[in-house]
Amino acid sequence: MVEYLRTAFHDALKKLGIDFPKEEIQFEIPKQVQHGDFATNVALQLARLEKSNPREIAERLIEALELDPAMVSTVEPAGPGFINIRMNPGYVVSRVSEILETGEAFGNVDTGRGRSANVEWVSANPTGPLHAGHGRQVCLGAAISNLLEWAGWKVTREYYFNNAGVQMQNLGRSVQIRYLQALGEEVEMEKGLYNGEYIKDIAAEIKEEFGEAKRNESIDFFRKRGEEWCFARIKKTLERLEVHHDIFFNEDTLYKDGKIDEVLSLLREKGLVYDREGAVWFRSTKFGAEKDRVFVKSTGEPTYRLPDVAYHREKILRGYDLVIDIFGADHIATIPDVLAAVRAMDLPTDHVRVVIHQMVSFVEGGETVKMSKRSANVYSLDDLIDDVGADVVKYFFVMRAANTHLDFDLELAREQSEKNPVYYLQYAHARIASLIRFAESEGVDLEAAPDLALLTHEAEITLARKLLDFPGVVDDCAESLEPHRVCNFLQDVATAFHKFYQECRIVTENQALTTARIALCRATRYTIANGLSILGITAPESM
RNA sequence: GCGCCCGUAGCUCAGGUGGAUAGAGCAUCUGCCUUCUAAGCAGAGGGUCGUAGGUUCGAGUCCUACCGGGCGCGCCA
Repeated sequence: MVEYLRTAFHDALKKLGIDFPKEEIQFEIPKQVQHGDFATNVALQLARLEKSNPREIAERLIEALELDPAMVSTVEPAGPGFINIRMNPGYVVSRVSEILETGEAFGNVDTGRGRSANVEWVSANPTGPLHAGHGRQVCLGAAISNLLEWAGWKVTREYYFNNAGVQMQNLGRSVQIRYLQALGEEVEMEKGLYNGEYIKDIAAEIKEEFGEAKRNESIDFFRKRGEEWCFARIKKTLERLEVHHDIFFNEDTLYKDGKIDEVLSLLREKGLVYDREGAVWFRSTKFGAEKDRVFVKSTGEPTYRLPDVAYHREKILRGYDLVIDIFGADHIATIPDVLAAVRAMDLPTDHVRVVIHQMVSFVEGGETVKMSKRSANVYSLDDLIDDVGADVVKYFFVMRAANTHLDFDLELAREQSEKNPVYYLQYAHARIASLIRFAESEGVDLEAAPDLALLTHEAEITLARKLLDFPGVVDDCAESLEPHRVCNFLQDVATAFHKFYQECRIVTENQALTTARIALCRATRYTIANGLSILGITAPESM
């Protein structure tokens, strides 16, 4: 649609002897309905370049335009020099047939052109269950992956499994202590170790299985058991949210395959690492950082940054066209170092995009419940799912822009009523499903070809117009990696539908009109269901 | 102290690459169910878009400085 207008405007400009890049002709959907379906500010932009009156340019431009009157009804200058374009309502409504034809694929766009994308997210340490705050990352990444797929990318979903390093040793030691305590030994839990109740569960399982046989077992055994337990638990939680990864990349393979050493020697060749005080340092200051960073501790163990570099190198070497990292704001500081190191190894990073999301606060009764990772009793993601349900979890975590702090209102989320925005969408879907069932029971032939031209009511046209925006919304959201805009769009669709339902009786004696309105309902249903599927939310047949 | 993010209605937040009279949900108040799902619809009140400058035809949006909040600034991840 916009493309059609853009071409027409470009041709008109050429006729006036004005050379203006086609791609820079902007069309927006005006906030005010009186301003039409589309508006462009080319005349205002040109006023600057041509040094003349924008209003006058607009008028000359309109004169030169050649548009199909079946599609466009009016084009008029407005305000300081906008050009408002109104589509022919009959044309808008006729395009509903495209939605019915594409059905479950409506909303797909092909900007990705089958190129490959890798999305890495969650990547929580396997040192415990996912806590409620992880939910944002989990749901955001899933929605972004889905969006990219809808936009024509071939997506690989990946989880970087941090199963090496000090924290894993701590986990092992924690389990060991709990196990020994369970055997009646006088051992104190040490500072800085994992205190959660789940550690006792792991220890209890070991005791159950081996009795006292592991009394003198090394930490390594307990570490392994702990890792397996945590991994299984994390996967189970992800499963409950229907979040799937194609690749679980184990950090320890970077060691086994010598990738860590490879990176070190590559950097050493370039003189980008040096030894000091028994540690190996990376010259991050060469890349604008305020201080150099330790890559290998004096104990000989790498810090987390080095495997991060090696891991990113691996991902980039795999040759994806787009590499996306999703991180919490608390990890923001490491990104420039990692990318700088990767670039230093002569690898491109232009196609790496990092989505940073801010932290989450859970609010209950006006009080903020702060989550802390290593305290004894954490509110886990499983608890949250039990508490409010998977659909609500997914919606609430994605409905706000990632870049802003999120207040997760537990009371509102728990509310199974009209107050909860999730139900507003689901209710619209269920209402349509019910309507279609009713129409069938009244003997309406759903297969009959609708005469969409019968849809002339303002509420019908507004709804149709809104539905047709969907592919553009998918495209924009995928480009900006901002799934919350899908939520906003779906709210608008539901509002337009409820309004239509309120104003227009759908199943009536008038068969032709009934068929046309049912067609519009079906188009709405596809749009809502498809949008919800991007968010991973179920579209109920009844409520 | 330095870096990144945020500051929009009582509360939580939307506001494509600057555009026309700043929006939604919740909360408060008022109407609408003998008729396809009232988990809905219609309407009312509520704002100096943190503050002060700047850029320009035009700023919630861009720049600068302050103020307020969050997160980082480990040989933790």
